[in-house]
Amino acid sequence: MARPLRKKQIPHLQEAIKEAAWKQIAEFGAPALSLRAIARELKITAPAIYNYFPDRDALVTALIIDAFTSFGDWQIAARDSVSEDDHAGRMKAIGLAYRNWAHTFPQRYQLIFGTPIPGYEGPVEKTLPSSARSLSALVSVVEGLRVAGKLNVDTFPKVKAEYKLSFEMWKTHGGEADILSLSVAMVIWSRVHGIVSLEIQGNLPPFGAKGDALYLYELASIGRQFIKE
Amino acid sequence: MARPLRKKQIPHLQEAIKEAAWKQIAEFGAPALSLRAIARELKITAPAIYNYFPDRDALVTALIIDAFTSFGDWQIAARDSVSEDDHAGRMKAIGLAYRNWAHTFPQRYQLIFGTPIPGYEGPVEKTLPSSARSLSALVSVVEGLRVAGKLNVDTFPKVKAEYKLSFEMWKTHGGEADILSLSVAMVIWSRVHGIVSLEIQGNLPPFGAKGDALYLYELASIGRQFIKE
DNA sequence: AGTAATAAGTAAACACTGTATATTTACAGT
DNA sequence: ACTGTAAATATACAGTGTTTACTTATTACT
Repeated sequence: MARPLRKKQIPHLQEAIKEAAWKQIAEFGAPALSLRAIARELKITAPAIYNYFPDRDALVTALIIDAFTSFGDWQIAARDSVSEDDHAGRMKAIGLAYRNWAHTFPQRYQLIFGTPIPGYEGPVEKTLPSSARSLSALVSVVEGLRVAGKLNVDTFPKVKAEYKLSFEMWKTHGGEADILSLSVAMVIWSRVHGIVSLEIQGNLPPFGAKGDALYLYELASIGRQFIKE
Repeated sequence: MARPLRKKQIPHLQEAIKEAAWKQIAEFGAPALSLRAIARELKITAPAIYNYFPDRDALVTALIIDAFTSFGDWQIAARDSVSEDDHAGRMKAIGLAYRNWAHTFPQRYQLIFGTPIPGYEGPVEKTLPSSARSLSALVSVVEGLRVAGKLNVDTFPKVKAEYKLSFEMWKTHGGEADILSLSVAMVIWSRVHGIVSLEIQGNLPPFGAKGDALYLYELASIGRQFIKE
């Protein structure tokens, strides 16, 4: 039996493979992801997967892109739930959505920002569009602050010209924004990522800290530091 | 030949195994760590390693403890290179040492704060002493600020009583400190970790940001926010 | 309608991995 | 000299990603 009847086949096998992969990642964690285990669950043989993904890394890349897209959706939706002129409100909404997504899908967060897949080296050129979009909500709000003259960057370091190249790359995927706004967004991003990643990885609890209050405090700190008035 | 002559044996095999492991981690990354590859390099067979470590996870745990210890040494040395009354200077010195260590040993940083080993679940009770010590330098400086009345915590959230239990655990390994100091240290830690981890993981470059200037800016931000005067 | 081409699966095998078990043997203590 | 233990090897098992060869359902073309 080399090929089953059309009727017995799984309709959208490519999607079914990714779904099974997410299911396994949610249950056993990203490092335990196994093509053979996916095949077992779908009742096919492992090499059949190679008809849809050239290798395991390609599957992981597809998962990462999907995760970034979902991550971006949440933040963009959060931003758009607050009126455009309320910059501080939009900023806070994005911050809350950021942590919310990470806590809802901790394994996806680790998959994106950790490197929990043995031997996997992410091809940046493939993931950049979706990862840039996942940050575009924050960047757009910072840029909005800058245009409105409400961005406090008195002591912010000058951005050097040497990075303009990758900045151009950003523009095509993340939207128009001044390079200053982009850099400020990076710093803000690093702050929320700092807390969230320590939380997700379980590094905070043993030291008696809990994320909730500290995270709100950090969001407030960001507002005080970067928003004028 | 079941057991080679004493003279032909490797003297401190336990240490040699760890060294070979670090060498491989530095070269191929933590996820590629393989007992058989270590054995090949030491010209022994893989099961021989089981005489020194009950399983691969135990080896990884030993590596993590060593890394934490080295990490802590750097920060404590940096702190003690500045006079005790110069709180801001000590804080900055620790911050620079933190990033310095991470950039000198990026794979060790990932090993500690990521989860790049497939299937590895770190036993917190074993790694806590060394990980607590690696943060003790920062905590001691924050505590010094508090005692000197120079810690700015006007808007800092109240620490809830429910975490006092793990706080007690901290004390025995990380040194005496007020729970407020510990929480402030956590926030500071999350900020430096945010930038450093994004740098190490290679998530900043594609967006045109470089760590140097941003990191110094963040250290300055921390000083402005938490140190009075 | 008949036939060739392609697509989508299976089967078997290869080179890895961590680990368990049994066996061998060097060495220390009595 | 004998015994017991410690430290290694040899072998084997189950798991992994991946490659190759093969089979056959479906599609396209004449």
